[in-house]
Amino acid sequence: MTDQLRIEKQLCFPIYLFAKEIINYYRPLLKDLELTYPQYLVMMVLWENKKSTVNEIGERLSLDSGTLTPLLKRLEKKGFVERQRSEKDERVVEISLTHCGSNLKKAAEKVPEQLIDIMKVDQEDLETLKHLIHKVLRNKNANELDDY
Amino acid sequence: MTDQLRIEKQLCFPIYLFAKEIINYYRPLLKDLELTYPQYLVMMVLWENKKSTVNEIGERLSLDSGTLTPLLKRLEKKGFVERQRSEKDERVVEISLTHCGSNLKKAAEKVPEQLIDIMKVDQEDLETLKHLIHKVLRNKNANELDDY
DNA sequence: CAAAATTAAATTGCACACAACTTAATTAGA
DNA sequence: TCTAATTAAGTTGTGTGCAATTTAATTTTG
Repeated sequence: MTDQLRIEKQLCFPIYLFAKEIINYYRPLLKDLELTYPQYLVMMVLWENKKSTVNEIGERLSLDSGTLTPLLKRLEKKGFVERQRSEKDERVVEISLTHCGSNLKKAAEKVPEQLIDIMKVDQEDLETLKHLIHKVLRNKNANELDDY
Repeated sequence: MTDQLRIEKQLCFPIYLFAKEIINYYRPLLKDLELTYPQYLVMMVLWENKKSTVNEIGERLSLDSGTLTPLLKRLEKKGFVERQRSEKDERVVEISLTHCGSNLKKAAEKVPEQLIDIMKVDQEDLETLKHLIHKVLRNKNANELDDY
């Protein structure tokens, strides 16, 4: 009974640990690009879309303005993005890539394979893991909708 | 080629997201106990061991003194733990549970099942996920040892 | 035994992450 | 239409998480 509280029994601790560990593997690779992991996520959104609002980025990455506003200011300071108020709706801030930010994509394309080299995990296990997490997240969302 | 950088293709984003999401599910449950998730992890270590050094807790949870020292001071302030220098080795700080911290275990024992109720994920999927992450972490460690 | 190396915590500084709140702009509705 | 509700970002405050450094104590070694 009481050993339900043992860390090993818990479902979340390994995931919490694994997430931290992955980010630690990214750190040295991203340092070369002058990016942190969350900044890298934002850049990936922009490399896909060229231009996004703070809201859109937040929805995509599950981050709120309290996290994104200062993060985007840091990316602006580094010269990777531009922030400017929408003319149509003054509440909205549009984030777009600078030349420098666009060019960074080339270097970033090498990151995924570098990561796999460094992490030394079985590629097949990772694929299975990814599918399973997708499934769990998808099912969870579906179950939540049942409440309404 | 270039779509290797799409967020969906990456292995890490779902894990990063899932880890955050789990902690968000814990938040309201742990708020009743006046604990954050990392504080809850530390308390779990102590509920198992009664007394640990900062180092031991850090090894168990993969956290360094830069994270633990202020966290433990907050737990001390809440009256859940006591911190005192070892007499044998003055460098070491021993962390032990107060009465209040020990008593908190009863309430904490309800957390795991509450979490499962709230999260609405398939129990079987979670078990598979846990096993797989354990396997990946274990293999990774084994592979790293090969380097020496 | 004394200097050098190692070790354990603490400190400093930076960057998330999120709750709660504020401000300004837009939309909805009586 | 004009006020009330909603929305988008920003701000403030707290708590991690980690790199880099510091301080003090203990070991190791010459």
